[in-house]
Amino acid sequence: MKITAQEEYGLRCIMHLARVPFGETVNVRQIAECEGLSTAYVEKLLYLLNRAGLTESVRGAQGGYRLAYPAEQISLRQVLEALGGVLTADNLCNQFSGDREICVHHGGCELHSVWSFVADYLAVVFNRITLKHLADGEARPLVPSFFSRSEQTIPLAGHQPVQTAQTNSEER
Amino acid sequence: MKITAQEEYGLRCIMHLARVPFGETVNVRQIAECEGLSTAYVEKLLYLLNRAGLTESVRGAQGGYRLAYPAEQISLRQVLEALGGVLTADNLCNQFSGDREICVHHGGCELHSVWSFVADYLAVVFNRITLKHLADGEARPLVPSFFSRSEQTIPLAGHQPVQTAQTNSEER
DNA sequence: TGGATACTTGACTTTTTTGTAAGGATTGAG
DNA sequence: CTCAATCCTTACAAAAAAGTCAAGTATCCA
Repeated sequence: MKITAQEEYGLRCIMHLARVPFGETVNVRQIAECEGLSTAYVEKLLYLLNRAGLTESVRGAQGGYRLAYPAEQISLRQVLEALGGVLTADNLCNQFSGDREICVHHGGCELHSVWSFVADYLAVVFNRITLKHLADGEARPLVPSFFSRSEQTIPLAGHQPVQTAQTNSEER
Repeated sequence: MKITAQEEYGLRCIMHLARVPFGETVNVRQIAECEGLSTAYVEKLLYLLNRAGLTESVRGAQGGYRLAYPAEQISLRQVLEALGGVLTADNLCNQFSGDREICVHHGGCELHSVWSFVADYLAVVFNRITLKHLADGEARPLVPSFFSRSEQTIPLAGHQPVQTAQTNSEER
């Protein structure tokens, strides 16, 4: 389980935009310099973000890129999605099917439920974290508070008297 | 953010071992056949698991592989670690440092706290899930129960009582 | 003892991901 | 109008990961 370079660097680029006043543009060269990346690479990353509609570009002299929406309206999930796709459990059994057409565990895959669990959790978390949270550093102090309560809420350890009649989709 | 092929397939291989009575061996060919993988690949994956001490091998005729410990004593985390390393936030800023020696955000990286958050959570979850849970399918019904309670426990949302209302940033 | 079975390991090939290059298109300034 | 600044897009090269191969070594059992 890993974070790809494209996700990490792309996120840094859009964070760079999130840190300037909304509406102001920043050009590729500035971002590349500040983030320690090549201009060619930054261009490519911004191309991906732009294509996803998260940023806008202004061409010509004095041009550059800026966020398409205020930072508090862009979620981490949208950014990661634009940069290479989010982990979704449904695709895993298709993606990793060995040399068969479909997953050998089709219909009774033990792993699917675990990846669902993980992927759904991440989707919720990433949906709620916005670029503004990140820019303001608000994520940091929240980590410990999560852990102090998590001991009672992480499911697998304890019981399972649960009804499954819930839908857990969370869209913006 | 993605799960690597090695993790997915390696996990399936060790799950195969977890499903037979403890102490019994299964040979590579059987696993490869059931899981739809090449024997060469299964050999490599089991080599990794073996090296990490999670499995034992028995050579010679009627030999094969078996778990080194009962399935309830082997965590998902141990398996993933053996198969390619778990996401740890501390290494991310080193791994992705651009063309500089160290991360350009050294000392004030907004992303670090998020990846810490994610990585720490996953570590806890993966530590608690054992191969026995997986083999018994216990993970499945627990997913909804997580979501029913998670709404109160996911930190980033509830922590800020909408203080962004006053900032009337001009619309573009 | 010797052949059959099966694990062991490093090198090799293929595929995917990263990152670079290059030329094109659009805009604004003078 | 012209030109330079800047974005846009595709193609390609380099690096890393995935997966295969093959030549081992160890063990069992007749």
